[in-house]
Amino acid sequence: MDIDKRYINQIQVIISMFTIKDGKLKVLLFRRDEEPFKGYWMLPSNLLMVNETLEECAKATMDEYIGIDDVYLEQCHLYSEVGRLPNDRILASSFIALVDSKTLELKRKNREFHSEWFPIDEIPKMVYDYANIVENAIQFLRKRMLSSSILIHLYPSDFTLPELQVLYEQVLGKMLDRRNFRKKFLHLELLEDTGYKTGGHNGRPAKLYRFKENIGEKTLF
Amino acid sequence: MDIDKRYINQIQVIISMFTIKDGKLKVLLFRRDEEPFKGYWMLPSNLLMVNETLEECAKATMDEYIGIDDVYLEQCHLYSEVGRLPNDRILASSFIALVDSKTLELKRKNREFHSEWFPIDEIPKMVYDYANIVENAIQFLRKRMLSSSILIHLYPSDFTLPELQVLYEQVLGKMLDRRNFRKKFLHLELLEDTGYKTGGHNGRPAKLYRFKENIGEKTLF
DNA sequence: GACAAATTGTGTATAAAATACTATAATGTA
DNA sequence: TACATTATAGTATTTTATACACAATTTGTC
Repeated sequence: MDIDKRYINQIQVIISMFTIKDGKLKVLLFRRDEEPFKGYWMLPSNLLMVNETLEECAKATMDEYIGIDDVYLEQCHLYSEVGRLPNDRILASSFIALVDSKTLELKRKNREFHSEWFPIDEIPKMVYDYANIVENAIQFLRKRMLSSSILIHLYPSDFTLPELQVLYEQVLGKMLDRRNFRKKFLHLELLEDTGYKTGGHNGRPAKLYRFKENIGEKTLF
Repeated sequence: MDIDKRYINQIQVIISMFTIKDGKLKVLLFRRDEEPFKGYWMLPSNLLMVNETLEECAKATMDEYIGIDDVYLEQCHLYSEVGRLPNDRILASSFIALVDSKTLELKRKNREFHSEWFPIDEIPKMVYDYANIVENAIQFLRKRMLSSSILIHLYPSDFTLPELQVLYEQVLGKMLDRRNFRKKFLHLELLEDTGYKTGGHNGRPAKLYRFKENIGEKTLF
């Protein structure tokens, strides 16, 4: 098969992976330990092969970097600036990936790189145009979080309403009234009581909830 | 420059171009006049070259097919199914394009194909996976139309409030009260009176409005 | 085991916004 | 002049968002 050289393009899949840790929305970055750009941070990525879809490539990348491949993925943007990388012409297909931190054991299969979870408002210096890509991914996720259905991928396991409220206060950038927040979520009928409660901390224990299976695209805020 | 053959991909830019004609939201399709798929319809498309961005390619495609290249473009989705075309592996980067029908004179520079505007609920049989692509583009546009800023690209020239209402009744799939619709739009302060009125039809002439220059992303419905 | 500290849980009153409905005037065409 | 359509005013009703104070349940300490 001969392809006209003018139309040959390479595509890399780049993944911004999010979770909730310590009540904050965080993204997983990997540190580059060689020159050039030593000490700068990267997003996990891989070149797309001709015999796979973007989603397959993204899953393989997740498996390679963290040993987990059943994550929620959503396409974000395709970057095509001609000079985005210094030497090669490679398009970047940006994805967001969502995982529940409570079920995630970071296996760090790829030990070539040191990885770390960064709060979304504390992104360090990054290689190439990755800072732009991760910033856009964060904005993309912010918007998506204002509809209900995406939440289930961040919270498949149990959580409390105060935890959820803290998350929304971060995303919206303002404080919310506890009673109104509860009223809103419980009236939407997205949650079900697990029957369990938290324990081991100061104060009254909080009820643990989970999202129902088939929640749709309700607007939350 | 040698590129590993496993990573060679071709990308085509595919454009769903929309306008308002006769009070309806329509999309521009081109008819295929040769076998195979004779009589089926297509969206305008082009292969991406290594020295151009997706947006440049999309503009060039618009210029080639209709002789206009200053249209509003927005990225929609990247399709990567391995078998989407029978012979080649070509990714499809889907765009929506918006033009104002009143300023659009369809030059049909590309006379190789017969073109036609189709209402968005009457899409004819289409080649390959184009029916899926145009349907997704329509859904994408529907959602985007519920925020204000995209409207200015469909209506740079003058329009009446009843026209705008008919459009929203299509998008929302339900009838709206005339007085409440007016109240809503005029209170949002998105429009300015041009000072002109319609004429040549039965009934009281309608005021002509246009969108103000810097309208943001207000939610409309 | 009594108490302080911390945290979750709950109801009601008020304001604001969206919707529904009635009515009438204005301005063109045929 | 009859007719069709747009423009304007207003009000009543329903829905939604907001503001706000105290009781309940645990942990930790004396």
